[in-house]
Amino acid sequence: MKGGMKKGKWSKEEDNLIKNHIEKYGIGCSWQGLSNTLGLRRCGRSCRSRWLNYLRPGLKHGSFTPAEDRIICEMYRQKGSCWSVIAAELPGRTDLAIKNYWNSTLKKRFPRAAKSRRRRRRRRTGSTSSTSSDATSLDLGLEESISGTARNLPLVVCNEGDSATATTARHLPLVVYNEASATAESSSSDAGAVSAGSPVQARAQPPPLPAAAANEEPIAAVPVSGPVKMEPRTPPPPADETSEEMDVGCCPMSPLPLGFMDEPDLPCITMGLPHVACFDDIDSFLSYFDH
DNA sequence: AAACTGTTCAACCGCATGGCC
DNA sequence: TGGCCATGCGGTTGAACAGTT
Repeated sequence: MKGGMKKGKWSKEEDNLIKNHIEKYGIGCSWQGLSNTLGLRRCGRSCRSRWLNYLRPGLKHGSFTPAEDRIICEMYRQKGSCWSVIAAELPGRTDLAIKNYWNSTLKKRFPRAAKSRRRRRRRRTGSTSSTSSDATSLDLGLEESISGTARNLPLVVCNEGDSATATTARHLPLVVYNEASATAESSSSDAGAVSAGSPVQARAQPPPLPAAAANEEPIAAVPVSGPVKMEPRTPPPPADETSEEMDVGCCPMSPLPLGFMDEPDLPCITMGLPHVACFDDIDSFLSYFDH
């Protein structure tokens, strides 16, 4: 224990002390000051971490949904391991939770993405030339490859009942329906453009669902207009260690990469979303909407 | 039932940054 | 301008738990 500071797991009593104090008085001058005030004998950053990642109201502690998987993968592809940026797109999720989820689960599904991204990983070395510029330049390429159609399509995540949670993720054409609510709501990346609970925008109809899917995870779908390419699904190319692209295939009828559709524990998704045309990477998936 | 292995997640650590003096 | 301090962020670690043999 350094300098008499306590370390290790937090007790319920400590949690309650912090929670009650912040709810009543706020954080105050500093986290260290808060720790001293409460007599916690914890370092300030430890208190901050505990509050931000566990005690803060509005946090979601449950497992990640396929829609969230999709957002994380796409954001990781765009931004790399900027977990705080990714977390900003997933209300209720912390950067820590997302980072853990990626490292423990998603990274294994997309080893190529993890490898290529790791090579890009910016390291804050003090050199301005290395700060996020590498990722940004790559991101610009992606930005420009996405025309307005796909870029501005909304992302909606509808939870059970009518307490739909509308969240946003720029560039992500995604609508998630939930049979229980029997509604689809829309939002855009522009703050406040459409608030949760606003009248439904009939942008798309949910695909027909098998009865068994009704009580399962939210179903995902993407509205598609215009001609639909009817192509047999081609297997992804062999893993290329030098590729900068994520090893994710996509289908325009689903916001989920094909890797997810192959997931054996997501039968409702694979059953509800037929493969109409398939793509081996997200770029071609997104550019599909340009035509 | 016990030992072993794999997975998950919370906490910690180091580094960078920004504000203040 | 430079030093100090608090905070933010991403990487790593290790304990707890779950699954397997």
